[in-house]
Amino acid sequence: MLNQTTSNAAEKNWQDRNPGRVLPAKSVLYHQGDEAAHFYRVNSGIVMIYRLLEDSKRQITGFCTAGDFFGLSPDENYHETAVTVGTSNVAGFTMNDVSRDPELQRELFTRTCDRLEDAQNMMMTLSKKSAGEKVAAFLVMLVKRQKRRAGESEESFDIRLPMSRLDIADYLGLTIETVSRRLTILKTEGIIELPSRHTARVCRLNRLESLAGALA
Amino acid sequence: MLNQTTSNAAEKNWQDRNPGRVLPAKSVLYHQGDEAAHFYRVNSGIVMIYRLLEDSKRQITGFCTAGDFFGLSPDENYHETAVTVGTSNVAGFTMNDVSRDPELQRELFTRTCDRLEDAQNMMMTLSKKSAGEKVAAFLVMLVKRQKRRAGESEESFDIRLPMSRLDIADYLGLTIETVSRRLTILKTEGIIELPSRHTARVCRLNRLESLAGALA
DNA sequence: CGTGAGATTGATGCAAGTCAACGACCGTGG
DNA sequence: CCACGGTCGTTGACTTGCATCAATCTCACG
Repeated sequence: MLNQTTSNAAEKNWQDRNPGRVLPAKSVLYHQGDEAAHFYRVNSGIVMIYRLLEDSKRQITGFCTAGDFFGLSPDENYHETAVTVGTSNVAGFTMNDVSRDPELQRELFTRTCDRLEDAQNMMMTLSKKSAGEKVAAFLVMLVKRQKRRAGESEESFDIRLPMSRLDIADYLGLTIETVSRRLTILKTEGIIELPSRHTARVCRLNRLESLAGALA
Repeated sequence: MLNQTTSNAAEKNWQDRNPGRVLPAKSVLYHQGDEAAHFYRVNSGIVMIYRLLEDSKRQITGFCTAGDFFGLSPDENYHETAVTVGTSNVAGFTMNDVSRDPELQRELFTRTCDRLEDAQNMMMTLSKKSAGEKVAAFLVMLVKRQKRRAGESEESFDIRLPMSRLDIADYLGLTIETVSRRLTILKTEGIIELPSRHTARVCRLNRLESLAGALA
């Protein structure tokens, strides 16, 4: 329905027109409540988007990776906070840039639709999946994302977990304890290994996928 | 950031250009998996959007009311099902219509951003709120939506609940029993009355709002 | 090497799900 | 018009998965 331009030429193109700037880990792009002046695109790295409730409960609404846009606001202020997880390259835009650039406009719209799609899938995950399914699905997502860049086709994958356990918990709607427990269960069953705090090795991807639960 | 055209003139305009067609309750606009040929706008009534998992768990991702767009797909097929809840007027569009009509294009984009916003708020609700908070928040949402049309300023409001208890449950990520129990608790505490299955009278709106839990 | 934040592991409690029975309403047909 | 059947909703008893509370562990950094 929305024919995306996925050619390499187009991808190069958007980066060239706005090379962005490099930010160290944990840089805040904007805070919830700030005046919404720009929106952004991730050129490389990961940016974490979250919302805080008054009682300081936090929901991470997404981890944005290369190509994802974030920071659009329906009104004058941001409704969320954006922070880099690792070192990242991020380009800023204004709505003026968009009106000048039909290509950017198309890209922005399709990406926004994709994010809506993701958000709605996440609604399913958050409300219908068990803790075990959530953690498995999270790991599968990371494999899928990181496979793109590496492009290998083995049966086991080393994936990076640049975010803390608390971040994972706040993304999946769980507690750190539950995330930890589910990870050790997966380790015990030989489905993954945990060489270090921020690395996981998926040994049985298909087992993991089946544990991730039913799909749409 | 996205300056919406909320003038009455503009609203009249979009309806005139595509008057849509009237559908009875429970009409299916499209099924999950169907080829995605059109997208739609609600002119009047309510359209319910949901996703089904293979194991038949269902998540209602939204109740669309006048002005809302739905049925955009990131690829060739719909990822969700759309059904009218009550009698509704719905207009169909294609991406060609969009490229021909800059006004529609703008409207579609801002509405899509709004829906993304809603979806992300819903993620918070689904994962961080208790059953009581969810039900209260749901009722408050209905009051807000239905107040727009009526425009009165009393302290108690009759609201219609055109959807079934199961629909409410699948929207909030609860069971019918829990929804029912929370409603009777609210009734017992004199915050609402339930004159009929599909009507609720909110007596203490501010009490209800405080029960709906913390906001962003 | 310490030291402290982050991660794991264990013991216990509770909110919501599940299972089951009953009640109320609505449309249909006698 | 009312009696009936079936769907939808309510209420109650019980179960359970995850949160909570509380140690302990570990490893990244000075």
